[in-house]
Amino acid sequence: MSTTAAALKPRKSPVQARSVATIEALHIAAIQVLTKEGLSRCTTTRIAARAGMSVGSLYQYYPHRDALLAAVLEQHLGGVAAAVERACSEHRGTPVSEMASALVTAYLAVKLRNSAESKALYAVAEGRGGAALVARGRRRMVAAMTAMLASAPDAHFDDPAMTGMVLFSVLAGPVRLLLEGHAPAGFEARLKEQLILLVTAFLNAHRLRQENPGRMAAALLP
Amino acid sequence: MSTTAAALKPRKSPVQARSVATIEALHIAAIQVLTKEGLSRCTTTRIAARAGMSVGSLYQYYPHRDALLAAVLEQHLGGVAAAVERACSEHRGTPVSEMASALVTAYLAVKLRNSAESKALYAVAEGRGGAALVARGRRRMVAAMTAMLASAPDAHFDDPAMTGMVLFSVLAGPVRLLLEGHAPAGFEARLKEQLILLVTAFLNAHRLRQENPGRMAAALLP
Amino acid sequence: MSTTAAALKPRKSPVQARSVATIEALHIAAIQVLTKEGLSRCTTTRIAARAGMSVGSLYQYYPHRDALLAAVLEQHLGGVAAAVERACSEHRGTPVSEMASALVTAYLAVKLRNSAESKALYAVAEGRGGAALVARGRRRMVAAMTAMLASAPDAHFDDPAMTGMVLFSVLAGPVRLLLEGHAPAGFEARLKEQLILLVTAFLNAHRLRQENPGRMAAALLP
Amino acid sequence: MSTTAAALKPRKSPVQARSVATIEALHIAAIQVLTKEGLSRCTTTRIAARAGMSVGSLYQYYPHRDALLAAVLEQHLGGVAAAVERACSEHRGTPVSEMASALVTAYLAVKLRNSAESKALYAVAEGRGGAALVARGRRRMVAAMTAMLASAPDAHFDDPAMTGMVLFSVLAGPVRLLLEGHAPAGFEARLKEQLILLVTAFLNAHRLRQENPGRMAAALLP
DNA sequence: CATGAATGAGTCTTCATTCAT
DNA sequence: GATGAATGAAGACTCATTCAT
Repeated sequence: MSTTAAALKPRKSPVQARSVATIEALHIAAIQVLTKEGLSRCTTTRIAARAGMSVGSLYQYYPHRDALLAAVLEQHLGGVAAAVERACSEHRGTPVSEMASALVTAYLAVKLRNSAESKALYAVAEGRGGAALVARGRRRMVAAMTAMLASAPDAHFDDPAMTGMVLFSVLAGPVRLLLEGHAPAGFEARLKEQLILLVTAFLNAHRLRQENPGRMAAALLP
Repeated sequence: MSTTAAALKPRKSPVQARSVATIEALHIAAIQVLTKEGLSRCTTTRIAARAGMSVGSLYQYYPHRDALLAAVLEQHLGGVAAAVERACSEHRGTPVSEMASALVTAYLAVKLRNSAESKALYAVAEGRGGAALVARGRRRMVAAMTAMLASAPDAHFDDPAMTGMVLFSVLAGPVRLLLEGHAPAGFEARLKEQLILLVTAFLNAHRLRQENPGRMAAALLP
Repeated sequence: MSTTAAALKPRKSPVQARSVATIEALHIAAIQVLTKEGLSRCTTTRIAARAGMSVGSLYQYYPHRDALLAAVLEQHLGGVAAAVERACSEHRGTPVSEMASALVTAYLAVKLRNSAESKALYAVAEGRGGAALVARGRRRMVAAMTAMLASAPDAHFDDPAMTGMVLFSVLAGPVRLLLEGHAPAGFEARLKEQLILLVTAFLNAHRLRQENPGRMAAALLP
Repeated sequence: MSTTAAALKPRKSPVQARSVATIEALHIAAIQVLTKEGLSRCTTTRIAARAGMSVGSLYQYYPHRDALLAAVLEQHLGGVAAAVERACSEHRGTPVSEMASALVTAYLAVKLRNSAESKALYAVAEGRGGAALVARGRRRMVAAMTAMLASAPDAHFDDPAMTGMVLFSVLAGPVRLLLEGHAPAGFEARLKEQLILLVTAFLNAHRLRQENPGRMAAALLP
C-alpha cells in the first residue's frame, strides 16, 4: 500500500461465477500470506501461489498488487461498517446505556469474527492507499454513531460528531490491542464488559451534565 | 521491520560524542525519510544520504536496516513510556479524577510533541520486529498505570491490570486517529477535554461500584 | 518483428469473404495500435480487441504476432512496390525528366496516401523479420526503376542498377523525414518540386555525360 | 525507446575515471547487444552482462534502459553532427561543387567509421525517445548545411533551409540503405561518387536557375 | 574510518500463446 | 469456430549489504 489512492479498483467486474470464486480465493490467499509473512513479504507471486494460480491470473483481476490489497481491505471495512451501521440504526432512540452495549457488542463481534483478517489488515491499512479507505470506513461508522447518539432520549450531546469520533476510536484502540495478540490470556474475556462499562460511563457523563451541570462535579469528583 | 526480533541492537555503543551525534542524525533522517517516502521506500541509502553520510557509515552503527528502524522506534517508545511512568508515579495516591487528567495530559503531550515521529513510526511498529518493541513499551506503561490505579484512595479496582490495559488502549486509539491526520480540524483542540471526561468517567465508574454497588445502577441508568 | 524471417505467413488463405474482412480488420487494428502505442506495446490482445475480436481469433489467422505484423508490412510494401512498378513501366522510353517527375509523383502519392500506415510500419521494418521484407520490396522497386532508366532515350547509364538503387534511396530518405513528422510546416508542400528538381538534375547529369563527357565539367562547374 | 523524451539523462556525471570507463563499456555493450540481438532482446541484463557487470551497476549510471540507449544514440548523433558542422563551416564560401563533395565525404566518413554503431542505432532512433534526439541532431546538421549553402558564391538558394533539409535527407537515405546491409557488393564503393554527382547536380540546378532562369529549362530538358 | 560502487536476489508486471468451454 | 481465462517465462528496476579504495 504505497500508492496514491487513485486507481486501486479491480480490473474486471466479477460477472462470471468463476471470477467470483477466483477473486475470493485471492482475498483469502492475500490474508493468509499477510498473516504468515507480513506485508513486505506479501508478494504477488506468493499470493497467487497460495491461491493456487499463477501470477498472470492475479493480474487479470487486479492491475496492481496494491489494488488487490485495497480490495481486501475495502471488503473488510465494508463489512465492519455495515455491522456498525446496522447496530446503530437499530438502537436509535434507546437509552445511552443500551446504545453503549449494543455498539460494543456489534463492533467486537465483527472484528473478532474473522480475527485473522482483521489483524492482517492493520498493516495494509497503514499504507498510503490504505489510509484513505480506512478513513472512509471510519467516516461511515462515525456518522452512524453520531446519528444514534443524537437520538438518545436520555442524554444531550453538544457536539455529537465529536463524541462519535471519540467513541469510535475508543473502541478501535482496545480491539486493535486485542487483535495484535499482545494481550494476556484473560483480556478478551473481560474486554467486552469493560468496554461497555467505559462507553456507558462516557455517554452517561453527558447525561449527567445535561440534567444538572452542577451535579456532574458532585457525581464524578470526590 | 520484517526481521525476527533478534539482533536489532546497534553495533557500537555510542561512547564517543561523535557516535551520539551520528546516531541522532540517523534517527532524525530515518523519520524524515519515513514520513516523506513511506516505509517501503525508506531505504538505507536514502536515510544515510539525508543524514549526510554514506551507506557504509550507516552500517558502522547498525547491522541492519531493521536494527536502525527498531532503534528509532525503541527510542520513541522509551520516551513515551518514561513520560507516562513519570506522570503515573507523580500521581500515585491522588484521586482518580486527578489521575485521569494527569495521564491524559502527559500522554497527549509526548505523542504530540513530535507528532511527525509518532506518526511515522506507526508503520514501523506494524512490522514483525516492531510489534515486540511496542509490546514492551506498552507493558511498561500499563504497569505504571496499574500501579497508579491501585493506589487510588477513592476507588477500588478488582483487576487493576485489566483496567490499566483498557486505559492505555483507550488513550492510544484516539491519539492514533488524531496523528494519522484524518481527523477534522477541531478534533485536536477538543480531544484532551473529551479524553479526560472519558477516563474520569471510566475510573469513577469503579469508584461508584466500590462505594455502593447498588448505586451504580442508579447513577448510570435512568 | 523479432523472429527469424521464416514462417511469417498467414495461417489460412483468405478464401472466404469473412476471412478477408477479418484479416483486413486485423491489419487496420494493428496499424492503429502501432500508431497509438508503439511497437513494444502493440500486443496481440490489444490488436484483437481493437479489431473487435478475441485473441484466440487472431491466432486463427496468424501463427505469431510477428506473422501478423509481417503481413501488414508486406501488404504495405506490396502496394508501394506495385505503384512504383506501374509508374516505371508506364514511363519506359520517355525522357528522363518525365521519368523523374512520374517517379517522384507516384512514390510520394503512395507513401502519403496512408501516411499513418507508412509511418507506423517503419518500426516494424526495423525488426529482424521486417528487414528482409523491406529488402524484397526494395528489390522490386529498384528493378523497376532500373528497367525504366535503361530505356531512357536521352540518357545512358553505365550502371543502371546502381543508379536505380541511389534513386530509390534518395526518394526514401526525404519521405521518411516527412512522415516521421519532424519536418517543418512547409516541408511537405515543397518537397515534391524539390525532389523532381533533384532527380531530374541527377538523371540529367548522366545525360550530359553521355552526350559529351567533356562538357559535363563545363556544365557543372563554373 | 518508448518513453517521452523527458528524463532520459544519465544518473551521475562521470566525474571519476572509473565511471568514464564503466559508461564507455556500457555503450559498447549496448551496441553489441543491439547488433547481435535486436532492440527487443536488448535487455538491461544482457547489456550489463556483456559489459561485464551486474544489472545493478547499469542502474547506477542510468535510471532507465531507455536512458542508456538514448545516451548512446545521443553520443553517436553528436559525433555525426559535429563532423558535418565542421565540414560545413570549413567550406563556407566555396563553390557548390566543392561543398557537395566535402559534405558527402564527411557524412559518409563518420557514418561508416563505426558502421556497426550507426546501423544498430537505427532501431533506437525509431522509438519515441529516439525520434526527438534524431530530430535535434538533424536540426544541427541542417542548420550547418543551410549556412554553408547560403554562403555559396556561385549559387543562390531561394529557401536555403528547405534545400538544406532535402540535402540532409538525400544523404541519409542512401547511407541508411548501405548500412542496413541490403546493398549489393559494389554499392559502397560507388556510392560516394554517385552521391557527389547527385548533390552537385542538385546544387547546380540552383546555380543555373540563378544565372539564367530561362536557360535552366534548356539545360535540363532535351 | 568513511566512502560509494558493485552485486544479484527478489519484486512487480507484461504478454505471447494455449486450450477448455 | 469463437472466446478469454490461465500460464509462466522474461524483463525492468530496487535495495540491503559488502568491500576495495
